[in-house]
Amino acid sequence: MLFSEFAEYLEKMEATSSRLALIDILSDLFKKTPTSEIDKIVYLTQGRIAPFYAPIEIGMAEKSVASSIAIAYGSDKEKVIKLFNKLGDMGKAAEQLSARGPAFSVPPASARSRLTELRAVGSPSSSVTPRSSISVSEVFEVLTQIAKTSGEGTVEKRQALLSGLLGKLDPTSTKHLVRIPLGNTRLGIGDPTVLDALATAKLGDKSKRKALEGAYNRTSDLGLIAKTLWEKGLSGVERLEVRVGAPIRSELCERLPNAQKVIEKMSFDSAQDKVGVDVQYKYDGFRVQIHKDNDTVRMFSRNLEEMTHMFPELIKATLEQVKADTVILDTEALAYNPQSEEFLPFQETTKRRRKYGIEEAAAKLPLKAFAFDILYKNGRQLLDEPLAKRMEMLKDTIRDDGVLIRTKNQTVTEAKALQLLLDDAISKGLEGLVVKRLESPYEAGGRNFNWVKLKRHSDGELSDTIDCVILGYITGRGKRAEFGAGALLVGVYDKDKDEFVSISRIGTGLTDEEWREIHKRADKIHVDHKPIRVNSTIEPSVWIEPKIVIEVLADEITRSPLHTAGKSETEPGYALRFPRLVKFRNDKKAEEATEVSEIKRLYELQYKKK
DNA sequence: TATGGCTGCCC
DNA sequence: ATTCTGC
DNA sequence: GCAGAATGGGCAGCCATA
Repeated sequence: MLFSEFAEYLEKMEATSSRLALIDILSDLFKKTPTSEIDKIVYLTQGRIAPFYAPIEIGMAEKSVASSIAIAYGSDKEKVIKLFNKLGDMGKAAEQLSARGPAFSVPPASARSRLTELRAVGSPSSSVTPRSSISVSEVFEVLTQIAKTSGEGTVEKRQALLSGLLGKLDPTSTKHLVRIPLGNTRLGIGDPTVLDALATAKLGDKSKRKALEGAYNRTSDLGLIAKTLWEKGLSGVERLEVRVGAPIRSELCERLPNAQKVIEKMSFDSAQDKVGVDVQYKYDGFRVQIHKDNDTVRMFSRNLEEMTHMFPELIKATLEQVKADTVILDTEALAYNPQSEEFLPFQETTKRRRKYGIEEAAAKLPLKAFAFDILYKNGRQLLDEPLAKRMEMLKDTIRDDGVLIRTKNQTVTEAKALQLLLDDAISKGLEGLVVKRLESPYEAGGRNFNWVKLKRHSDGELSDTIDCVILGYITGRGKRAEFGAGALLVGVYDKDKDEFVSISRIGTGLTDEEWREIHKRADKIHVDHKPIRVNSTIEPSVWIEPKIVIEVLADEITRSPLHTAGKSETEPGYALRFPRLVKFRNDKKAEEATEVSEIKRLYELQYKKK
């Protein structure tokens, strides 16, 4: 298929918001797609060239794509970025420049030298390729080349490869091509829609989506599902099984604000009889899916990236403590202090996610891994077993005497008891609780009310909100482009220095209407340069006078290498983890915002056990 | 050799 | 991660 | 309620450049 034809389908989808209509368009595209290209088309519609878990990354984002566009159309990077900021979409920027740019016929020399290389890779014909006659497979091949490039000269080579492609495509195609390296197709299409469309294209309607979805959850590779469906039909897809050593999509949690809501929502079975729910502590580390195949152990992150080499102690613990030949465990790993036995904050744990210096890091930041589910044991997949059964099997599978620890769980029926457990978790300095339906299977890839997290700050009843002053705004992308603002730079008040210091950007918590309003209000007090009383190393798109106060909720205060709140020559600043706006404080003056001293106090307080 | 820009991926 | 919105 | 698209802080790694 020609890339330009592919782009026409994407163009139609971009203009469509109804999911049913999107499924129709996408399935029409799939119907036209031959077996040789179906997996590629599936990856490309998702702004990828490989499944999530493959260690293949295009390695180009905003800045280098902007450079490529500049090279292709004889502009410069700054101009492209400026246009991008105005339009909120790099694809649209490319489309505009390509439509009026001078450069289709004569790409700059730097790009031209690469074009011959591309042709050698992409197509056997050596004749001049007319504009827009490039196939999807050729584009895919070049993107793969870009991903494979490494070592000295990488940046230039990648930009040359991409600009080479851009120079050979029509404006609509460039718009959609450019969005692929950015991993953001903005089409309103996610995994579920692709599954519906695959089912519709090949099996007549979407009634068989569940079967495809199950196979996707077991294999985590949407391209593989499509290719198998095209080659071997539905029965081939159904034969795709869980493999030890290949990651399974993680089940995720929904959220509810308090214990009462959790009980109301979860403690009834399918016959509406009152039943207990399973409750576990929620640890603030990262998800590790552990696969043991006899002597071989592999590990994967929540997003299925390979993490095996990062945690030698988990490999050792798995081999020592797991009483089964083959097994897949779902765990949460976090660093702790062996002297005090206390768990360390996420900022410390995350230093274990590394490629080099593994042994040193392991010595400094030893891990514990809490196993909370078992998905496979001795040749049998357990996804369809109810949680209660899996928890029992987990008990029989792990020797609980080392780095690997079975997560303690208990059954609760009343909101009061659940609240007590939440208080208990908080007093231990943990993140909160995870509540699960005992009869639920492991719904890989699903985020639904079978698993619910109950966090410390969910209900906002704790007065951990902070009053911040808006220092400026950052222009938005996608639909936020039209609102004028997509994020806010906010700060707190440093009374000693009488200045406002940055503590976070805020990108959520406002309705569309509020974004429009705040943009209007901000523009009325915009200034050309950073105000004298503002101290920030982060530059927003537009500075404003520090006057508007907002109430901000966050889960945690962290030490920040970037923000200036509390920062000195020797000390890092403070920042907010998971910041969101809760309301406007039009009753407050800027100087009445939270003070840095108060931020410091809250920071110290949060690690003290209550 | 040190630093900083950029990117990808954790939460 | 959190939050909002169209369907 | 699902699905998707906006957006957050901050870490390590790669590459370019001073």
